[in-house]
Amino acid sequence: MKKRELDSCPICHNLNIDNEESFLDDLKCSFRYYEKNDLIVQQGQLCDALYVLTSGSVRSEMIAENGSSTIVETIEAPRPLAPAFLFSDNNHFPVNVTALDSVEIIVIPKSEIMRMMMTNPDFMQNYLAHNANRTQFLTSRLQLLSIKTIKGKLAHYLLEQARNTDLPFTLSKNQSELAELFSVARPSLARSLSEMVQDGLIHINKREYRILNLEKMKDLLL
Amino acid sequence: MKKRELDSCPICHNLNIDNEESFLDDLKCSFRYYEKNDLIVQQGQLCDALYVLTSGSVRSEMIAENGSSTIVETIEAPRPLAPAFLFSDNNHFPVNVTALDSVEIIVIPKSEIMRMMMTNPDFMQNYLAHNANRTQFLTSRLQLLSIKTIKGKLAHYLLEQARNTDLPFTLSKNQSELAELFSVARPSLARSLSEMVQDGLIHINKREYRILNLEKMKDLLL
DNA sequence: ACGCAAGTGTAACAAATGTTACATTCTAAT
DNA sequence: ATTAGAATGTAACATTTGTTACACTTGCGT
Repeated sequence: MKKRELDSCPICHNLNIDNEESFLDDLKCSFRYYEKNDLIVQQGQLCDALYVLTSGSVRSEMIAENGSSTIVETIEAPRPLAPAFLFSDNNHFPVNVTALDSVEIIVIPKSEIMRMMMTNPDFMQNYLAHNANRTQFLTSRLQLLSIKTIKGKLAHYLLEQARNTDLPFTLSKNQSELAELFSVARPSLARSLSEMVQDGLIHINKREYRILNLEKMKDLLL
Repeated sequence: MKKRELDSCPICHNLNIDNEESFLDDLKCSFRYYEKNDLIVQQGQLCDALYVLTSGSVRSEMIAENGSSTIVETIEAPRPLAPAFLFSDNNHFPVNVTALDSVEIIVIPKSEIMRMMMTNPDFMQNYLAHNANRTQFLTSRLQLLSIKTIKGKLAHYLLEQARNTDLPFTLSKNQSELAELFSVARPSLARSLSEMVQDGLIHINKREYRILNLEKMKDLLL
């Protein structure tokens, strides 16, 4: 096992050097390679090993009963795939994963992951931290989606970006991407934005935003 | 440290007896007691120890900037509080936690948790499994909330309850509770239900439901 | 039996959002 | 500088959902 293959992975970086050499050397794992559109993981498949995406990118999607698919997210290397489900009571993949381009994946058996955690505190901490960060991500997504109005979601998002100040800031997303993040239609989002501008809540110039009325923005969170 | 105090906790049960005796004996931890309405954890507070709720129940809520609060959930003993955030990069509590009645909480330092995991594979597995189950719960909530129409949410929920069969089944929730779960208004939910009955999709008698047309129900998930 | 509270069904109207379509502006490649 | 394509602004209309109000049923305790 080569060090460089894993050291950029969020759960394998920053390991203590001494330990790293030893446990990477005798790590039992296998490599798998896929081409674009190959099916990597099928929904319902048993999850008894950790899949680490080391090269390429994949698409992870839920498949509804009727065959319609809803894209969940695009994952880029390096990142582990569904590291939480490896230890869940219902340890089956909840999603289909397909290759978006040429993909390399390292498959590490659950027993090896257990051993690595028992022998290397840094690795254990990384693994736990990664799952914890994932939980925080899901929690904040849930919080955002549970806001019902578009203006409310915008207020939540913009206040977060502005860090509760009235200083100008630049968004990395365009309207379409914002609409997708909020699960709303693009024209509806544009309408809400222009109303908020008309009402003097915010100022927009291209992708540079500025909150003009912090009070009223916070009122939208109700 | 008494065995019984923790053995009903989801992350401490089913431990190997030999190990359990030893590591519970010299576990460094402290006990805290609260009365109804006491503030147990404040949002933003550093999270450097695991809080295990061993007796009583608590309310965990997000506090918005403007002071309006949105209830997140009620937690009943025995359960750890936010075990994921202990290891996250931003290890601050995202919620306020207040006592709903008389509460006993065991506080275990992060270092102790680390030690327990390193020395006891069962404990580590429990901890990981608990976090993984939590992730699955959040994922399914997210999936449900990302369905936009009320009928779609109902179809998703009822198909899940019916396990994709046309057999009758009984719900444990009334309309108001369902509406809250879906984050919609109660009369709107009732309207959707009665339309689905009129359209011959389902049959309702009190809390007993039955899916009459599986095909059309699945079409609603689009 | 009675009364009360919770749960449910439903209607009229208001508000929010989606849909579609098109004009305008911006951006980047040539 | 020109131009194609992306991004944005906006309007008209359809659809969905929320709001409010009230009647009706159900279950339960007195």
